[in-house]
Amino acid sequence: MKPIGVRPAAAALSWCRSLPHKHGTCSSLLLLLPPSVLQFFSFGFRSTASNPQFRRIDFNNIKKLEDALSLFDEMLRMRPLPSIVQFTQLLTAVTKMKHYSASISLYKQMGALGIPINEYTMSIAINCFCHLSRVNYGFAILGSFFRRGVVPNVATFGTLLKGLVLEDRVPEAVNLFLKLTRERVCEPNAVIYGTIVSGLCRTGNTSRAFQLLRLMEVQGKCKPDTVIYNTVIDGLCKDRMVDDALTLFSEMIEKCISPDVVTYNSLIHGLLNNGRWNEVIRLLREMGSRKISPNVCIFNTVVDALCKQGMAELAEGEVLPMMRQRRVDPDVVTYTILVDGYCMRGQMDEARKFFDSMIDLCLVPNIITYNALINGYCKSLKMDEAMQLLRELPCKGLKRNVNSYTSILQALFRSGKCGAARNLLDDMQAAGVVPTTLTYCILLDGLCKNGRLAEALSVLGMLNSKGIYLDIAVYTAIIDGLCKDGKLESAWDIFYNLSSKGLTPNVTTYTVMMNGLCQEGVLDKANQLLVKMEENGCKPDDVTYNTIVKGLLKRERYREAMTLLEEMRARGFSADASTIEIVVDLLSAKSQDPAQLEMIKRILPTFKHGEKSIE
DNA sequence: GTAGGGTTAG
Repeated sequence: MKPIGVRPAAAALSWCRSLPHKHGTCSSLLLLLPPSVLQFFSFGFRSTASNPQFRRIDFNNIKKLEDALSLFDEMLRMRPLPSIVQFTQLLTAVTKMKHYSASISLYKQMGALGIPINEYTMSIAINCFCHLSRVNYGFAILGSFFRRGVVPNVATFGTLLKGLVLEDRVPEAVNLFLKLTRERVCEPNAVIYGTIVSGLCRTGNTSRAFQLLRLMEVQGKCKPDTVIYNTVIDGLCKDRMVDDALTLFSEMIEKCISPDVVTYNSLIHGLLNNGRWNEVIRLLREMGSRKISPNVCIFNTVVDALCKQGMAELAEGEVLPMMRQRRVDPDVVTYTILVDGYCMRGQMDEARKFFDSMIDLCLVPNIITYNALINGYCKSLKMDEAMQLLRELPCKGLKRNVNSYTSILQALFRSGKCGAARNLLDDMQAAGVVPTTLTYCILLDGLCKNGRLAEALSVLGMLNSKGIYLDIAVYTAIIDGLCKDGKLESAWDIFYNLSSKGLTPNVTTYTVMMNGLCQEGVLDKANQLLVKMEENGCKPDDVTYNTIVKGLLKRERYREAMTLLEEMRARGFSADASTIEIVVDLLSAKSQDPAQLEMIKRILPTFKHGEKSIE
């Protein structure tokens, strides 16, 4: 795609960014002028009378790009030229076929030929740039509105806002939205509000989205509709605030805004994430009484929840027949979830069976389906099968993505094949696939765990020098690697300086650091860290407790170990197998001091029932 | 007459 003028883009963007809040500027005033006045400034385009010949053309019948292009050429040869409306219909047809670049090229030709482009045509061009993730070029077209004296309207701005959101530029979208309202450039409608609300939810600002919903209610000009409620309810569910979502749900019903299948799906999804099956059943019944039929999304949500709880067979045996009975066809997503569900349980034959059966059902596996299967083979360390699938992807017209590579990378490191892993990483980068922080985490952790600490540190240095963002998991892997290599001081140094990197240690980081301290017998420091992590708002988990208890037991500090075991128990954690093993070993040791033996025996009741093998 | 269309599942 050839870039079009960058200057108009910059001008339009700066208009959007830099308007003073209190007073309008010339350009904002320009927007408020009536079209008749603006026409005065516009270029003198040739007037084109509508051509009756083209009234007969059904633009919806255009099926291929070539049809549209030859029709365009034919239209250009007509005298008089067909009307702008007919040209716009043609552009719509091309755009609906998702040939965005072609649509833009036609738009440019129209401009060059002096066809009087209007706000409809220009909005189509903006929309095409947005779909190509080039919203800045969309703003360039906004600039040409001004030059041509065409007045952008709510549809134009709606398209631009959507384009910003698509490029994750939500703060800019919000600013533009605020300016439009403040300067009264256009009256936002439900779509504009919907775009902003969804952008806010998608970027973790659900509370702001909620506020906007409230504002819509208070202002009363554009009342929130089902879609707006759905968006906020879904955002709350994704933030694990299901009860708030349920409250908002009751509220919409009270206000006579009908929930639909999307509302129910978000709520069901949120409830299932918390294992609240009873409430899900209640909602499903309620849907029935409202005559809302569950669609394939709802079923997929249920299938996914079952699979995540290791019940792929139940999903296959119960839910699939139920779907067929209700004439809801399982789709690629359904099958992908089931493939993944069997993969997670290591049932690769079942997973493969499902994958292969998709062809018979005319379902085409996509990259997510392939990645699920690749990941399954990797988890089972069936590397030949995984590599075979990776090779197969381009033949199926699918593009390998970072997930395809990362699964295999992790499995290669787990199998100790560091060389092959590094080669794969090179292949991946050569293919232009950008690593994520997870990729780097797997790389550094893999190197550390395979005794290549020096290499890991050198890669870390290289990544840092390139300014690549690395998350806490990467540093946790490095701290662990250093500790296990006996470099406790270096590990502590990194741990201590995490906050200077803007990173906050999580429960794993603390546990890894404590484990290092315990190994070196620096138990008091480990104990202090246990207190400190809670002060910092990070709750220890069962691994943390087991780590310290084991450290204490190994250094014969039974009394402290016992205190901690009791604390664990009070918090609902239990000793793990390796901790129990240490206690068993201590009990069976021959040369045991009777007083110590007594102490160890007193530890026993702190274990829960069912943790046998102690007797 | 012609444009944008916001929400759910892997």
